[in-house]
Amino acid sequence: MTDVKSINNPLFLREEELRQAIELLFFAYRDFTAGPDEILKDYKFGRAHHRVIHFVGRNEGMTVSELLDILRITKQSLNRVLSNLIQRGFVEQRQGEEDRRQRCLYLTEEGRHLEQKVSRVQRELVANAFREAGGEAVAGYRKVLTGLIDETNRDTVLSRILKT
Amino acid sequence: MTDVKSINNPLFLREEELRQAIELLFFAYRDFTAGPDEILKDYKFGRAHHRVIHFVGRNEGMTVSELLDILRITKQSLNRVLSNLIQRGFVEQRQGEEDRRQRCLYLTEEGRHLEQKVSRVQRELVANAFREAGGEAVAGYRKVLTGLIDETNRDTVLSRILKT
DNA sequence: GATTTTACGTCAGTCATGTTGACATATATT
DNA sequence: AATATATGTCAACATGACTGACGTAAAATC
Repeated sequence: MTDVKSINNPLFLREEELRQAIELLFFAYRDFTAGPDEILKDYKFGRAHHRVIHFVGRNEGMTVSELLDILRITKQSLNRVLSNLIQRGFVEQRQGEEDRRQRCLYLTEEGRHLEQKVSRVQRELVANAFREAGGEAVAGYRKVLTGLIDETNRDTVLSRILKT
Repeated sequence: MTDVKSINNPLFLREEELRQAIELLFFAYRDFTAGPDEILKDYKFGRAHHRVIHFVGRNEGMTVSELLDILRITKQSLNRVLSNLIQRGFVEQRQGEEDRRQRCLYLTEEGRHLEQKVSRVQRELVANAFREAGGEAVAGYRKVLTGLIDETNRDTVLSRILKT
């Protein structure tokens, strides 16, 4: 394939490399979400429910506005999903102790069970990819993905991810 | 934060690491798609249109069924988006030469222009992340994301990505 | 040459998830 | 007492997915 582009245009290979990296991310993300989607279908939940369960599970007691800030959707969009999860007993709200306007969010036992079940397939997928790729590659994965996060709130996002 | 989990449970750190890797992918993908979304809004196109323009741009002359196979959506879903793009002059169809049932897809000049414009912001984002992370990290990124692709058709997908 | 299969298009209805805009209620803050 | 904030809710709408049914032209097969 020694065509004119790769001979004459030094930027061509770079552009091609970037395009491949973009598609790789597209396909990886597609398959990365396929497992959870499959499981959640049995519960008649969608990806929006998954996100709520995931983030509430990782941040027990978080408020509605914190969740809105992470998901970057409107409160009306969230509310449909959230009230559904509450009604069906996967998430519960408690009034904030300091600020009683706040509704702090928790997974119920059933919610935690679903979170585990869904999270497991995803963790196994990632664990396999990590194992195959090796430790050095994992460090590179982290570096590059970190660099893809919007610079203006990268620190906020990272602290949210890393906070245990 | 030396709590009981990290002392007693050797799997805890690993699970935590995996959960962080999962969130990292979530946030990176969110910000990775934000740029294109912004531009396409001006054209009243959505992410579905973007995907069509992207893949047709990368595979000029591909058939409808090849596109369906990549996108993993129904032909009815595709058709709304595709016929919209054709009507508005961003994509064109030509009858297949060998098999005249096929409709081969091409970007028009206008389509190519939009593809370039949208692709550029995404390539710049990835290029910055690559530059900051360094070549070794990029190799790791590729390895891990490759491992995330569904094993059963990984080879097919990879050959599609790499075919220049 | 007739039949069947394939590639594609299309109509109709539904669902999930996002949006905007308006308004209500309880609690905190000033 | 007035205002701001956190949340909830109603209504209308857009996008992009889905299923199911049916049509048409061209290729493949019997």
